[in-house]
Amino acid sequence: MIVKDLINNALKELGIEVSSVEIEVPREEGHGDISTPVAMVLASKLKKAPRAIAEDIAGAIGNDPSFEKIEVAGPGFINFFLSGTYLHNELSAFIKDADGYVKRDVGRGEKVQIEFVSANPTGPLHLGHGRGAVVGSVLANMLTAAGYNVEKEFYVNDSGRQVRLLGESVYARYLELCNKEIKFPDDGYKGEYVSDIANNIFDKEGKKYCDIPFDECSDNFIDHSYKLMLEEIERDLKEFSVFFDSFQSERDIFSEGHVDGLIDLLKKKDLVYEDEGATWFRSTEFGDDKDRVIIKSDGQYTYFASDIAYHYLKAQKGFGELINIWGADHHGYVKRVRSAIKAVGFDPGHLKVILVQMVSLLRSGEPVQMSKRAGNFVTLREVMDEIGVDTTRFIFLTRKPDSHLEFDLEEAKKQSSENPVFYVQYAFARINSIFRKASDEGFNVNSQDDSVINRLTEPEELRLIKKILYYPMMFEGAVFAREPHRITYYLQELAGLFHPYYNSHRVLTDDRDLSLARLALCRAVMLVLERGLAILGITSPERM
RNA sequence: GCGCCUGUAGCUCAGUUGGAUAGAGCAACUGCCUUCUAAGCAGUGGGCCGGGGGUUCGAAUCCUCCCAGGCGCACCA
Repeated sequence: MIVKDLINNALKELGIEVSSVEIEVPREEGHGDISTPVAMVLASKLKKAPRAIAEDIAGAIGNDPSFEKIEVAGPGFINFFLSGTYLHNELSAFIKDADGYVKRDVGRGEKVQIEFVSANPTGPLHLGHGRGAVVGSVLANMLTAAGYNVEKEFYVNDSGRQVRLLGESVYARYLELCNKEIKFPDDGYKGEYVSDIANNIFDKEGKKYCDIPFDECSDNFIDHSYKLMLEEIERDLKEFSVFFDSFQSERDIFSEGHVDGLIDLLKKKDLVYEDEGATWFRSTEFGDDKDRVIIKSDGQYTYFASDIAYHYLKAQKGFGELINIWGADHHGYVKRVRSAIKAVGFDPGHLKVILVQMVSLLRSGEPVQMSKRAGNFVTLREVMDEIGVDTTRFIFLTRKPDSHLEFDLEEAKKQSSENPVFYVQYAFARINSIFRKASDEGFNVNSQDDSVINRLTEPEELRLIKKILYYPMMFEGAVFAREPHRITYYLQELAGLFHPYYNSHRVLTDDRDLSLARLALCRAVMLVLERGLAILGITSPERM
């Protein structure tokens, strides 16, 4: 950044050494466009008044055509005010090559894997899954745009007790169709979808299994059931604009020998012991609170066993970073997995776990109870159908993952005409509307001619230009922090500058050059909105 | 009891990784459509940033101790 270089040069000239110069964008417009508190940081070291130091630095910087003025203010801030010439030049550069201007190749092709959703294929997705799905998909979009090589993976728990329980539940419903008296499994899945699957099997295969005990046809029921669920999950996710590169099967982790391989490795490292018939992993040696069972006394592997085998497999694939997006109710798991990664010789720093906090679902202020087992829960599908994909995604993206989220179905619907997502989309639609009119009046809307840009002199226009030019910096910060919600807020702020501008100044006027300049500005706003919304996985409607 | 997350306007939430006088949306109130889309704009009111102590030029932000809420602490997933 230019400002940093200017300050560093000035400091060098003055013979002052400093480790790093901080730069910020002040909240207050009167405090300039860019500001640095460096003089205050230096004050105690130099035993000199901060304002005096600031004056020296400002003096050493001297005049630069990029700035209208550079002033010392407050307790010792140095504030930089960008010049109109600078803003016009930058806007021209942006319009000529928006993608190039926005491009920040911070990833440099580094391989990153994001594992998210990974819902058990034992029932439809609920709203909590939806939140993780949105955070994961947007994070993937962001990192891809920032030059990372991203793989999106869904881990399928197609092995073990839960899918078996689903199979048993379906089997029980199937026997009902055979008109048999049955005892429904104690912890069985009670949702209506279980009966749907049973119906599906009955339609296809008839009474074939009516007299066959579960143990003799369990594979059939289990496989059929979870595969149908997985299909439904994938279908819902696609409609929710969430796409995966790979679905890693837990069964394959077993059948390809990764679990046994991992346990052998741990044994070789003497990190495994037997106690009371079970096999334990010494996770406490790597920071866990207690040792963990990997093979139960009945010979069954725990989920933890396949989970750490899965993470070991991921670690071997050469990703620079492994991102896991988990529901906050799994936070107790983080230490465990991290200790396992450390145990097999990988840097646990490469594993980043983003915990997405709980979603409390409300309807008109009343809590909606959700229990998958009992079968009464609001599915992501229902919410998508009732509220809409764009709105649902946007609501998830207006909170940081750390925040608990209250999702009120009636509120989300009621606000549907004044929802924040529409505020942003409306700005896009309005600009397109202007363009339609402009085309009718003979303007070349996609003109690359920047000779009239300097006609943009209104305060609202300069504010908009600054906001547009700030996009790359904002985006880089969001990528660095891995925080999708920053983009959401930025877009709202950008729209929040555009609407007042639209209201106080006409784009298409009798002054042809001025109109062209304003059209160029509108186009720049549109290009930013389009890119931002695309990253959020939200549509950019040309009409509303 | 231990661990993680949260506590900011009446409600839902931001707050650029420690900066200047703490923001937005919703709700309330007052205005603005003969003009490129009023899903918009202009304006008003609203705060012990949960509380105490500490760190320093400077704290909503960092440390510590309390208080409150949520979620976890299995040979469950």
